[in-house]
Amino acid sequence: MVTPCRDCPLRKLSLFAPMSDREVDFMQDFKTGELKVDPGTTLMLEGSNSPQLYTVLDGMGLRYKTLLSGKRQVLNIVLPGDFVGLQAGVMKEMQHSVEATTAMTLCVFDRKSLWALFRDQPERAYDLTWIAAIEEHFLGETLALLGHMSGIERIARAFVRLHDRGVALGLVAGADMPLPYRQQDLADALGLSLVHTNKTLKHLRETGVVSWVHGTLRVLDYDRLCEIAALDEASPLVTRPLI
Amino acid sequence: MVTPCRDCPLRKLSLFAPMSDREVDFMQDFKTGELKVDPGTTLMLEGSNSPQLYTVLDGMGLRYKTLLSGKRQVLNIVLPGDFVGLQAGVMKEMQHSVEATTAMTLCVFDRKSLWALFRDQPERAYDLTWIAAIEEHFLGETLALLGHMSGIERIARAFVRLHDRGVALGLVAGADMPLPYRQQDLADALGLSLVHTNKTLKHLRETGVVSWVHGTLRVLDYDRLCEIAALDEASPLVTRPLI
DNA sequence: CGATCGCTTGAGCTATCTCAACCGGCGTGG
DNA sequence: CCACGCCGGTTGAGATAGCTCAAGCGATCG
Repeated sequence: MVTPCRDCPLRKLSLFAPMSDREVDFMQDFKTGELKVDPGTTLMLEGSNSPQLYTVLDGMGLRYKTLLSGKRQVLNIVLPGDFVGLQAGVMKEMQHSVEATTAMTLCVFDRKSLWALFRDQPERAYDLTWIAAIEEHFLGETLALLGHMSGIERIARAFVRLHDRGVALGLVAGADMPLPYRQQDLADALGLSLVHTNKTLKHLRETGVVSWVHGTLRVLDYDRLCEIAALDEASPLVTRPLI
Repeated sequence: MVTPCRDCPLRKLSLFAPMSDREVDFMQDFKTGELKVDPGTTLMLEGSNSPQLYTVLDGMGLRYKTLLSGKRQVLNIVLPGDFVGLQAGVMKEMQHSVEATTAMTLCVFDRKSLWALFRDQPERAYDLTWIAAIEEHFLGETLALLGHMSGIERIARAFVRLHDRGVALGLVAGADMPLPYRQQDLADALGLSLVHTNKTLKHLRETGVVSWVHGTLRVLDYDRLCEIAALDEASPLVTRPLI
């Protein structure tokens, strides 16, 4: 007896297309259960063919690629509301790995039902495509970040974006939000060395812009941070359907 | 009287789901015409809301973002078979621009029909999502490239990938394939300065690995190129449906 | 108590950047 | 038909952001 989850993005996304009873029935079939995992668990492995897709209900994770050299490129941070495994659902295998950083609660879907979803639930299928387009947009932003910005700009922008997402998700209390990653994770996401990341963080901390210690991000001067990140107010974060 | 185009990826993609008569009828409605544009034409403008979506039948283009600093991040090269404007179709506006480098022939679709496609043609909708997932995969690869590879590795890998795509598209004659871009375009794609790109190209040319002059890419030593690109044979390019 | 992990800091090195000049080809206008 | 200007490519030289190596420190854990 599986209940459809209230917070699944497939349900939340279509602001202008609420679920009918029939849809709720369908989503009940589509959903196969809920999953709780411990920190460090690998949810998806690059090259594997996961039979399941997930929606993050709670917790934080990391999406990354492992290079032949053994280095790691973090693609992005996985927060509640994110969809995990679209590639596995649509392609033959995953092209990146996903790992739980904290304990996570996931809504589990059966990959095999995906085609049925396209057939019977065009609105949800549309949502999925929308998710993929957003994902593409974010990767494009990150690409521009790595391609053209200095170390301090990359870090500042990463913090602005994370803070914005945190606000949208209600994770921010005062100026603080939990960000339980290692400096190495940030370095791998931004294409910087650990040492340089560390020194840049120190600089930002000592100039009173942001501090990130003990897994807590504290934004002390948001405007200044945006300035360093070369962001003006005209570039808001996309967090909800734009359609 | 518009004829559905034989080479549209929406048709080609579903290798295992050929079109029925009814589907052909539908695609005929969906398609609104063909478009020929001159080199330099901007097909999509960042921030705009294009009423049309395209499929590339012929010619080459460039997908890029413009940063606040005025710099440009090339996201990827647009080749025949690519779909252009999914973001505009699904989101409120484009997050990047698309420009024709050579003359291009495009298959034009009406954005407003997109929802009807999801409703009536789940197989094509599935194809669209597949396209988006592939796109995401490529951006992830590029991210890893910019994040963790040296200048010469980036250039070598870009050439390998382009060559592979060229082979898949039948653009390669002997060792040559047309690549009518400027060094500045490559530099903007790889996050390198023009000067450094130029010097690295010279080095690759003089060591007899690849030459790229007069808009022609000539791969002289593919194995060596792959080696420099830190690619082994186990990382083939994804050019067709993996499902 | 020793080992491991994440963070910190110093020092030297270099890949890459910026600035700047020059060159050849091509299109345009006189 | 010539001259000029522009564009893309090429090359040199000096500056530096960021890298690597290496060592040390505190906390946590078995």
